[in-house]
Amino acid sequence: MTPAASIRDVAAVAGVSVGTVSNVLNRPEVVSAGTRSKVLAAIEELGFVRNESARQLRAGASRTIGVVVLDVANPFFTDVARGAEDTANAAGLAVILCNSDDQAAKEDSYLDLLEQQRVQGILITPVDAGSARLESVRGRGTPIVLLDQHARSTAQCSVAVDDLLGGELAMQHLLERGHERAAFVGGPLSLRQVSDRLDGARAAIAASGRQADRLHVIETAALNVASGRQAGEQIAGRAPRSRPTAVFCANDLLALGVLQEMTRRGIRVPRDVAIVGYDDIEFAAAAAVPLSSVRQPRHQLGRTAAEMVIEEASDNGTHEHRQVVFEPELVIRESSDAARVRRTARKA
Amino acid sequence: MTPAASIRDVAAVAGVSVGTVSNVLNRPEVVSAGTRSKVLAAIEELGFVRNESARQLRAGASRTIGVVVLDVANPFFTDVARGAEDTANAAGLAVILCNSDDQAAKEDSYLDLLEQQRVQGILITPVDAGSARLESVRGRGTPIVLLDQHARSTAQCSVAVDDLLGGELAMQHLLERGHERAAFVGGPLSLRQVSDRLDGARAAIAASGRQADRLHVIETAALNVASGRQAGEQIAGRAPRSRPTAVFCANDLLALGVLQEMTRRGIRVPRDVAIVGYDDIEFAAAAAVPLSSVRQPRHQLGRTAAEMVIEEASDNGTHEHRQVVFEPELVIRESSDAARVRRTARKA
DNA sequence: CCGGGTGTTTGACACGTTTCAAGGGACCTG
DNA sequence: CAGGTCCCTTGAAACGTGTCAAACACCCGG
Repeated sequence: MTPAASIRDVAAVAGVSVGTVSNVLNRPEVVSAGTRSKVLAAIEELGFVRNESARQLRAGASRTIGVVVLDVANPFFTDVARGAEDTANAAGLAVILCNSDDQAAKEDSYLDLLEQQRVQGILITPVDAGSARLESVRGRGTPIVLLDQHARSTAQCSVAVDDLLGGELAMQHLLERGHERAAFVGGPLSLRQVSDRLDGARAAIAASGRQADRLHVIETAALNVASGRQAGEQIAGRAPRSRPTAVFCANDLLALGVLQEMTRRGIRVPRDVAIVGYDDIEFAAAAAVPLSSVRQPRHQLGRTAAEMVIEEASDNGTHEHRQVVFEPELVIRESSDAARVRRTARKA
Repeated sequence: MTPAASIRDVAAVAGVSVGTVSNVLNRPEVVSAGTRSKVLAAIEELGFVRNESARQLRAGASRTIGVVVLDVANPFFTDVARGAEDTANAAGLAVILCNSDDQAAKEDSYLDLLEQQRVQGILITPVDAGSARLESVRGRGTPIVLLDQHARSTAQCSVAVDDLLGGELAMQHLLERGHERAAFVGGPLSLRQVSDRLDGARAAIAASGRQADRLHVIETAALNVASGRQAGEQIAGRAPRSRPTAVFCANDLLALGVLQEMTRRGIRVPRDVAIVGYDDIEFAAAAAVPLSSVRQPRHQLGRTAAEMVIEEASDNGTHEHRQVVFEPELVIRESSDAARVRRTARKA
C-alpha cells in the first residue's frame, strides 16, 4: 500500500504551493477560482484525506470530547451519550465514548487516553467522585463536567438529577400504597447515585414518622440485571411473613433482574412484592410487569453537559462553573400498583 | 492556563536531551537507572502528558479502530461493540464507537472522521453494503471488516451470523405450531440483515409445501420499538379473522413494540398472536411476555471482527480475507408457545 | 513611467514526537 | 599507550498541517 497522499503531493500535482492547498481547504474564499479547481481536481485524483493528527498537533487541541460512563450496556447511559453526541456534533466535535465498567482502573486508563488525545473536555460519571485523579486532570487544563452526579464543590460544573428527591418520590409512593416492609436494592454504595437514592428513600420513611433504619438494604456488586437476579434470590429466599412487600431498586436493570427472579419463583408482582425501578429506560414499560420507575431527562442530561463542557473549553476567561440539577419524575405502572393491575385485567 | 508541558520541557528540567526522555518513555531498559529516575521526577513535577497527536503523526498511524453501528441504543450493538472493545484493548488499541443511525449521511461523515484519524481499521454494519464509499476507503488502505453482514465478494473480511438460517428457524417453529397466517415485520428492506431474515422465513414456508408469498410483509422505517408499535397498530387494526396469528420480527426491539401494542389493545400473546423476535437481547427474556428469539453470539461477533481487522492491519502481505459465519440458535419462550404459557400458569 | 492599491500565492517555520547515526566515556586487552 | 568494546546519550531530521509575513502580479490614476 502506498503511503497516504499528503498536502505536499496535492500541491505537486496541482502545481501550486502547500500553503495554497491549505488555503483551499480552510479558507477557500481567498484563493482564485481557477487555482481552487486545479487543487480540488488534484485532491480528487490522489484520494487525499486530511491527517487529523497533524492538524491537531498544529492546532494544539483536538476536536473531540470524551464521555466516560459506568456501563454502555445500560440504555440509560446510551441515551445520555446520544444527547451529548447531538450537541457535540452540532458544534463540529466528535465524541469518544468510553466505558469504565465501574472499575477505577479502566476509568483511569481511559482518562489517560483522553488526556493524551488532548480532548477539549470530558463528561464523566465517575466511579469515585472524590478521586484525586480527576482533580489532577482538571488541574492540567482539561475541563471536566460531572455527569449524573452533583458536584460537591462549586469549583466545577456538574449536571445531575436530584437523586435524593427521586429516592424520596419512590419510597413515598410505596408507603402510600401501605407497604411497611420495604427493601432497597442497589450498589456499590460508593456510587453517589446509589447512596443518594437510598438516603432519599430513608428521608421519605423518616418523614412519614417511621424508623428509617427499618429499610432493609441489599447492596449489590453492580447495577445490572445479573446483580438484580441475585438480589431477587435473597428476597425470595426469605419466609413470606418476613419478606419485604416492596422493593425499590437503584436502577431499572436491577429491577428487571429482581422481577425476573420473582416471576421464576412464582412470587407475584405487585401482589406479593411491589417493585419500583429508576431511570425509566425504554424497556421498563415493556417488562413482564410494566415497571414503575423514576424518570430522568436522559437526553437532556447529555445535551446540557456537553453544552457546558464546550462552553468551558472555549473559555475567554469568564467561565462560571454551574451545577445544574434536574427534577426526576415518578412514573407509576403495574409493578407497584395493584389497583392498576385489576383495572387492566378487567379490560382484557 | 499554561500550555501543556512537552517532552522538551521535561528534558530541560531533567537536564538531558529530548531523545533521552523519549527513550525513558519507550525503551526504559536502554537508559541508566540514574538518568531514568531524574527524568521520571521531571515528568512528575511538570505533570507531563504525552501528546498522542504527535506520536501518531510521527508513527503514521493511530492506535485506534473504528466501530460503526446502526443504532447504539440497540443492546445488540452495544454487546457487539463491547466484544470488539475487549479484543482491541487487549491489543493496546482504543475503540471509537460511531452511530450511523441508519443514515447514509451520518455513516459517511463518520467514515470521513475515522479515515482522517488514520484508524487502523474499521468494523462496520453498513447502511448500504454495496456503497462505493466503503470501497474507496478500503482502496486507500484502511482495512474494513463487515460486521453482522456476509460479504458478497471474497475480497474482504466479514463476520456474520447466518440470517437466512435464522429466519428459517423462526418461521419453521411458527409453522410447526400450526400458524397458517403469518406476518413479517422489519425494515428498511434495504438492510441486508432484514431481507435475509425475510428470505429465510419464505424459504421455510416454501419448504413446508406452502405458498411463500402468503407471508404478509410489513416494512418498517426503522428497527426500533416505536416502529414496532406502529406495525403492531396495523396488525391489531385488522379484523380478527384476517389478522395474522403469528408475527416474526426482524429484531427484538420491533418485537417488543409489537408486543406492547398487542397488550395495549387486549390482544393476547401468544394465544391470539404469537411473536418471535431476533437477537435475543437481554431484555427479551424480561419482556411482558418473555420473547422467543433467534440468538446470535453477539459478544463473539465483535471479538472476532476485531481480531480480523487487527490481523489485516498488521498485515505482512500474507493476509487472506475470510468470511466467518456463525450459526444462530432459536430460543423458545412464552411469546410463541401456548403450551409453555399453560405450564407456567399452572405452576403459579 | 511611477506610486500605491488590491488580490493572490509563496515559502519557511512551528507544533511534539520518535528514530537513528554518530558521539563520548569508561573500561578492558594486548 | 593504542585500539577495541560496551553502554549510554546526543542532536538532527522527519512526520503533515496551519499560519503569516513577504513577495508577486496586476491595474488604476496621475
